[in-house]
Amino acid sequence: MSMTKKKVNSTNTLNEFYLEERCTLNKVLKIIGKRWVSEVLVLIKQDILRFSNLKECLNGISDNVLSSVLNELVRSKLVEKKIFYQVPLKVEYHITHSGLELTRVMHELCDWGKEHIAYEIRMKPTVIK
Amino acid sequence: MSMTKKKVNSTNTLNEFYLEERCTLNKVLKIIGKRWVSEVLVLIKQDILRFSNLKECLNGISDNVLSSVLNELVRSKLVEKKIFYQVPLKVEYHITHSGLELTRVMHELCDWGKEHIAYEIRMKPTVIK
DNA sequence: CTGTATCCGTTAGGATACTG
DNA sequence: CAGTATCCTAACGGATACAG
Repeated sequence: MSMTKKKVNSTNTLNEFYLEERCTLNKVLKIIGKRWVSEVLVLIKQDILRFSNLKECLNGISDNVLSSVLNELVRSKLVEKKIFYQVPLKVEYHITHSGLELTRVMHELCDWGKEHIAYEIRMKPTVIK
Repeated sequence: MSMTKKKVNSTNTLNEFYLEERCTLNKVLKIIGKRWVSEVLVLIKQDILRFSNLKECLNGISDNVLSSVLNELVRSKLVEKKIFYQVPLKVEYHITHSGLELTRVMHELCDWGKEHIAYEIRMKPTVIK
């Protein structure tokens, strides 16, 4: 039975059919749609691996916010946490294969943005220094 | 001067360098990262063009929420609103070229999700019916 | 039919202080 | 150095009633 033959408002065919995709896309956007997440991931990809370095790159982020973002990235397996038990304590965050793949798609999102919204929708720029 | 030769924590070189990209990506995620937005856009792409049809496909969404999502999509020029002044009033939302391009990238996000998180990070599924 | 207005609880995000 | 705990506020998402 072809889907296009069914009346749109008689069933939830489209819903049922695309539920898996909708759900998956929601999960992805739930992760990367939060503030700072994409930026932290990209910085880690660029070998900014440590809490203090990330903090100074992310002008204005609070300790607890950066902490929760990193925890969420680890929990989602986009980055791995490596702890060096020495004095002083040293911790590094490394991007995973999964995370790396994601940054590729994020880069495409960015390209889309540069093409379609860069000069249409203005937001207050993040101030450096 | 090569960027890799500069000390990471001595300057904000990386910030300055990627500020444009960071800002653009944030804009994009700010738009599509909100709840329902991606789903509404995809439904419109699939020719679910009217308020009432969208509402019944998006099991459980409130009137005001759907309304604000649609307004935001129009404001961001991802969809166009077409009003037919007749009785009863009829309105259609059509995806723009820009919106269509975006759904392609969203589809890649979805593919990434299916590959990397579908069976790792479980969320409560949206219940149909 | 296609919305807007209002209210309201939850959550996200940030300032600050403190800890191993 | 690398965080956590606490508190606070603003924004988000949703229920409901009403309007063009």
